[in-house]
Amino acid sequence: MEFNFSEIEKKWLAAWEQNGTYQVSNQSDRPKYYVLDMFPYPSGSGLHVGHPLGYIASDIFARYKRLKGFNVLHPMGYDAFGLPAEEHAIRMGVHPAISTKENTERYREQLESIGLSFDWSREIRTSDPSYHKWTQWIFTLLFEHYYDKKADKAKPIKELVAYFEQNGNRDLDAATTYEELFSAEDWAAFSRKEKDEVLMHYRLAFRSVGTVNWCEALGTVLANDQVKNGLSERGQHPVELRPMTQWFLRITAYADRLLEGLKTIDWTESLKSIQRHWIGRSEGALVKFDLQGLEEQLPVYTTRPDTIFGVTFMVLAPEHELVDRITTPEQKEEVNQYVKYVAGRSERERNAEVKDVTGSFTGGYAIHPFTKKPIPIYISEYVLKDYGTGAIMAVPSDDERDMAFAKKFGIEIIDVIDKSDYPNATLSDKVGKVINSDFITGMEVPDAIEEIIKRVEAMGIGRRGVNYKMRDAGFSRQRYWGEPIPIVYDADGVAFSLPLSELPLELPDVPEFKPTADGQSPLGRAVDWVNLPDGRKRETDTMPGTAGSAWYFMRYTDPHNNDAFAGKEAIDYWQNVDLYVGGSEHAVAHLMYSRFWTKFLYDLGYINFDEPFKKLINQGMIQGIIEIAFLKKENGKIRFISADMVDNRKDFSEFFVPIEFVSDYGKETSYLDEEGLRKFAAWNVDFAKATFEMKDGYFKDGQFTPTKEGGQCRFVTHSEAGKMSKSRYNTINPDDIIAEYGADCFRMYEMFLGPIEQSKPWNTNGIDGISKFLRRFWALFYDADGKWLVTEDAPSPEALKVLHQTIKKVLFDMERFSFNTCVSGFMVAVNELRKLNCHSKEILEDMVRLMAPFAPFITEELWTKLGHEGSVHLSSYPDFDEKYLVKSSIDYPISINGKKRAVVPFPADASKSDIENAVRSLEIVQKWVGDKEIKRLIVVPGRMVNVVV
RNA sequence: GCCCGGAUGGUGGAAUUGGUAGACACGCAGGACUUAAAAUCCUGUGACUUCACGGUCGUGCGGGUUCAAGUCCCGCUCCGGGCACCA
Repeated sequence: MEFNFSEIEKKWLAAWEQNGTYQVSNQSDRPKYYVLDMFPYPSGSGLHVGHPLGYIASDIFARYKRLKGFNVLHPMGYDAFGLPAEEHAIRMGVHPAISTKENTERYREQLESIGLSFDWSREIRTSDPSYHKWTQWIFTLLFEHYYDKKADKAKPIKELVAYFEQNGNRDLDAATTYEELFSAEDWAAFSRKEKDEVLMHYRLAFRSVGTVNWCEALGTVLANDQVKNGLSERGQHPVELRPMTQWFLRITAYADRLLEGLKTIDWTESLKSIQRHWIGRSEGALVKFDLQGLEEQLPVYTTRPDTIFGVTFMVLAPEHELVDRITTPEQKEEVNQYVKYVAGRSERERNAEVKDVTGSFTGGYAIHPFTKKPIPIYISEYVLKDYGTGAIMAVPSDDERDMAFAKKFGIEIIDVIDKSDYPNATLSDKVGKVINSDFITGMEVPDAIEEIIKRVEAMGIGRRGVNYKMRDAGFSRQRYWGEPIPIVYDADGVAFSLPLSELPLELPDVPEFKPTADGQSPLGRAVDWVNLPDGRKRETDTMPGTAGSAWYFMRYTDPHNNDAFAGKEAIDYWQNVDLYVGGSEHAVAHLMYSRFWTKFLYDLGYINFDEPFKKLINQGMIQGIIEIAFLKKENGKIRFISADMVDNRKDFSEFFVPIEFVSDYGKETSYLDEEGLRKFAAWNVDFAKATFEMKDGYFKDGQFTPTKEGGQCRFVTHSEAGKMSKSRYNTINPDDIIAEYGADCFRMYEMFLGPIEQSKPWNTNGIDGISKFLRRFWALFYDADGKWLVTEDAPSPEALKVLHQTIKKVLFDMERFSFNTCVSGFMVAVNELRKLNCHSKEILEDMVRLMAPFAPFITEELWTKLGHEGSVHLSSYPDFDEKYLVKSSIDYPISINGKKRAVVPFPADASKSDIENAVRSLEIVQKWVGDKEIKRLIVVPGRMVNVVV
């Protein structure tokens, strides 16, 4: 009987669904194991072959754990809110809910066809009101809590208000941006609006002014990566930075815990280091400088208080609120111009300018706290408003940027650190001996840092300070297709969160999905929805994509619960994710927010774990091959030139060729034949009249004309590895591969491509090998005429050895997520069993169970044929027995001076001295030793022998 | 510039963590079956050298440690990813 995969796959997909084979219960005696994939955004183009790589790996592991006796939660869902659906809506007028639904259904079909063992009864969509109800609920909790640094956890705002009523904000240690002190009486005297403003500085979800990339022409706010050189990527319109009141999440309150938590989780070192850098914790001091002629002081943050005697100027961020007051009338003009110049530059540009420092003198002076000398104050774009205090004490001798600035503006440079004892130290290393620095001269840098901090604390002008690069997270989007922020404002503009009873707050229907003229989100168009009957108004911003994905893994534990984000029992049972698989492009955004929300919900006692993902594997990207055709436009005519005739590609324009037209796709020699050229020319109207020049002739108007006798029509295309995407016309659809080779083959092939974390270009060069392997495996059970070959005979010792070796290898490889080597292990086993002519049921049954996680369809079919009632996927995983692995003799490689010269078998129990003596008398050894003498003879039992001459 | 990864046959990749480099697969070559082809099966396949037995070289480059290095150490080159006036 032939191995007919399409029939088998269809049959078992239906059976698994009907039997609920992969449904998992929240009640079990088995230990739990939670395997999760980063859920996809369901785009209109469906899955390509790159997506399933991680899904297949995690599915194999989930199936493996299930067979190993765990109760495995392995769900899937969709990150269904997002920009592409909204842009599609703006262009095509289709409601995002409709296109999203269509796309998710297509994804579901594709995912099922791969044979992934998801419990589809737990499927979620972040855009479903039943789901986003709880996203909104968590937002209201963030709004109703502040961060108590003493208790090191989130606490209710109510408690904060009670504290204010008693004590004002004296002796309060909370995460806040509020600077002033107030008493209980002050608090009582504050208006409702003033109280609201004060509390906003404490809430974990709060409103504040942030700058956004505003594009007037598009009438919308753009993300950083949609802006290039100050112009919108789409349409090339000018983009300006505009201050806008926005919602933020106070993630910085959790900075330390997010940093510390990294120590407890099993992620790749690179991922952890990305997060560490993102958090960017630094230790230093806050020092306040007096200002000449002003009451106020200027606070600066520095990691190098020891260099304070080297300060020769100060620099403020151009947006710093003190700039206006410091600037003298004479400098006003220049400063205003500079501020204006900086405002016109995007954050990217400001950061990209490294060589050429710019700035402007304000005319104002600060007073050095120790020397009492006046220090000129400048503004410059290299100081960022949002980092530290937005102002620095500049030490040109010990900081490259300060140095460049001082040189440009002719400012004095005082050497304060002598690094001659540390020849390898760089400028930024905190080592050296302090010089030219009054009372700290002669100290080592670390001691000097301590001494200055002690002094400024004693003088009451400073304190030790910790600073983070990480900023509070902008949480507002002026978009339609996201969770509405569940906030209403009363007539005074005081914000209130909606109670749970009023959630979910669903998206209103809007006449148009574009933003309003004044920059409000499209929700602003739903006038009746925004304006409540009692005069209150709704917030019109929506949440970003990271909101729904920050907690989705919890929802899978109890996806249909309408009374809680997840039932207490369910979430306590499943807890956090044991294995999380996804791309490293989510290193900061998604993974950081998820960790933050988890810690917050932990603080509130809703969950009993404070990290979402215990182990995380980054799957590599599967790249596509981009096929490029070179062309020239002359007098409005298009000439395509075959790539093998192109010397310098810079002389030509380039065009992506849809890969389905290309022969020998992915190879250097890839080309368009006559048929391909016809299709390509017909595909784009501009090309219908084009000429295609190649070595043997030319192609025009659907006709090939050879210029050489017997010339072949081969228009060579240039092949290049790159991202797989719709716009490059190079996506490869898993459906086609599955139709041709079957899902088992597709699964195994993706694994066989190499280690899971590695990126690699997609090609089907080796897929035949897997296909052959599966047919050979099948052939152990059925011969070509469909005769059942499996016997009840006792297996031979050789066959047992092959089986148990394979089990051992596969178990070992599974535990280290080395799926590619598992596949070669199976191949070796099948090759061996074939040679041994083994058809023993005992052996084959174990092989079926062993391979079940990789090839779920063929194994299920054979399992039934072997006479089993239940599913192989609910059976158990085989284990190996060392007794079958004992070798009677071991082949020892014999090396002479480290070079292998022979392989000699010795009994497995041969003693070291037995082997030594035997080796000495070996002919080959004699030959190599010759008339020299053996200096040393090393025998590593069970491994090898090395003779040193 | 800084911080992480990586580099092994024609190709994808293996190597039990210092112990037979190149498993497995693709590709290629030769052969069997066939009227022929496909499919299938068998054999060979790192390079150089040799009629052959064999020998020499060989894991990006240059050093080192060791009886023994793809694996450890030092110094580079190239490729991929992340961060980048962060005070």
